[in-house]
Amino acid sequence: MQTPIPDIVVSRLPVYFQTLQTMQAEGQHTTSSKELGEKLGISAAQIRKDLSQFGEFGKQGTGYIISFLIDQLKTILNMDHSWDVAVIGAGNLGKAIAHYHGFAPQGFNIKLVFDTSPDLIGTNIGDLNILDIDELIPCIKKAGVKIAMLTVPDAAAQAVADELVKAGIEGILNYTSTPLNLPPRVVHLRHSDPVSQLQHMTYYIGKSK
Amino acid sequence: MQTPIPDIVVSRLPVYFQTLQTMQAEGQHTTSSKELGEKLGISAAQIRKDLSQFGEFGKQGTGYIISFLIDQLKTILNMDHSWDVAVIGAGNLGKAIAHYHGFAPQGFNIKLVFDTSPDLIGTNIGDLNILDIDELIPCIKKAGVKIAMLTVPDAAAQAVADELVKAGIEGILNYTSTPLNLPPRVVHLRHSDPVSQLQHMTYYIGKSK
DNA sequence: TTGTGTGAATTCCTTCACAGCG
DNA sequence: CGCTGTGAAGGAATTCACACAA
Repeated sequence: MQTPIPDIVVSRLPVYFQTLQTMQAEGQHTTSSKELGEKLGISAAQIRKDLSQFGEFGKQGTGYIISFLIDQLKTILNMDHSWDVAVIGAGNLGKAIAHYHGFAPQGFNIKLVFDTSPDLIGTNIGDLNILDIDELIPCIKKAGVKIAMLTVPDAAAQAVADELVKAGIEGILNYTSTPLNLPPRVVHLRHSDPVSQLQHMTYYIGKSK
Repeated sequence: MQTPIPDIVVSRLPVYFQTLQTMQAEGQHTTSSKELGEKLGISAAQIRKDLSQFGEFGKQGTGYIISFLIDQLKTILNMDHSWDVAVIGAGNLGKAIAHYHGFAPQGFNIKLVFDTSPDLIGTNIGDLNILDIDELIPCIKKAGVKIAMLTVPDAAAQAVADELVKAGIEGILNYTSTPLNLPPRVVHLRHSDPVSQLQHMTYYIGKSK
């Protein structure tokens, strides 16, 4: 860890990790950089380079033992324990996230849900009680939650994000279309606005017409 | 368009586009690469380089006229007309997307929603009728929809994606964690799995502890 | 043999720095 | 002046190609 690992390498690890888990679930025991690469549309050399940043996980002539590589990636990604997550905004998207059953098996537990609307506060989503966003800071501090998913209306995004920082949140997955301005050493941000992603595609789709 | 524009440049355009729209909504008329860059945490030179790939949109000494630049980006991103979108999978996430009111104002109209479940087929989400996924190909062909958002369970993702290709879909926004294997010249793919994005963050959050 | 890990080569991306225009 | 657009420089990321281990 002398030279920090490039972020672009880190961004590929979850993809490797999930693909390996699928392979394992299908009963496979070993794989190679070539096979993984073909599945993912990535060159074999790149996969080897990426993994070699963290250690020597493969065996020459054989490839990688899937269960071992999964364990290594689990440690690298800090997924060897589960994480509590707060959902901020119980609109359509926030509700969907809170209901979604795909997080828990992957080690992410939705622990807190917040909203501003008096109609929603106090009501339940599954077994989660929707909390008043005014209580955001004490609730998050008390629960020790480090990760938030932000699904509030655009206009509120920056203000709520500032609150999250004060509450000690360390990672924000931003589903709004507002680019957040936050202290970069304190919070890790990821922007995941669906409209941007659709527009990225329409650029290419229009071209091919 | 002699040399194709790098994808990494294209990926930044929607962010510029949306930020400019926000500035415009706030009554601002001009901006500079410096100001935009500071808002987005991107260097001014990069913004100028990116935009210069498509033409000369600025005025020396003045900067950019926001309304003009928005129009240019609208054309570049093919957002000068609206797009119809199909949502495949009416589970929690699919329902949320279908209900979400942020797409239409940005030119994306949810036109079709599909699911497999007999309990859902025929019921309504807002004014949209949930269709049988067995009817996917004819319905999409008939409606001429080019973009799909994929929110089916992981296990079904590849098979449904293959159907989408047969139906003539040209862009898939993939919310499953399955990396899709599709003919690259035919379909434009974007992977947006929330679990991967959370794992990308946990890498860094763990480190700083 | 097969397939890893890795220096070297290459390609790609970003930043620099400045000419030139309004 | 102030700020764009852009060659040139510098830095990163990817691919190549091969030594070497199982």
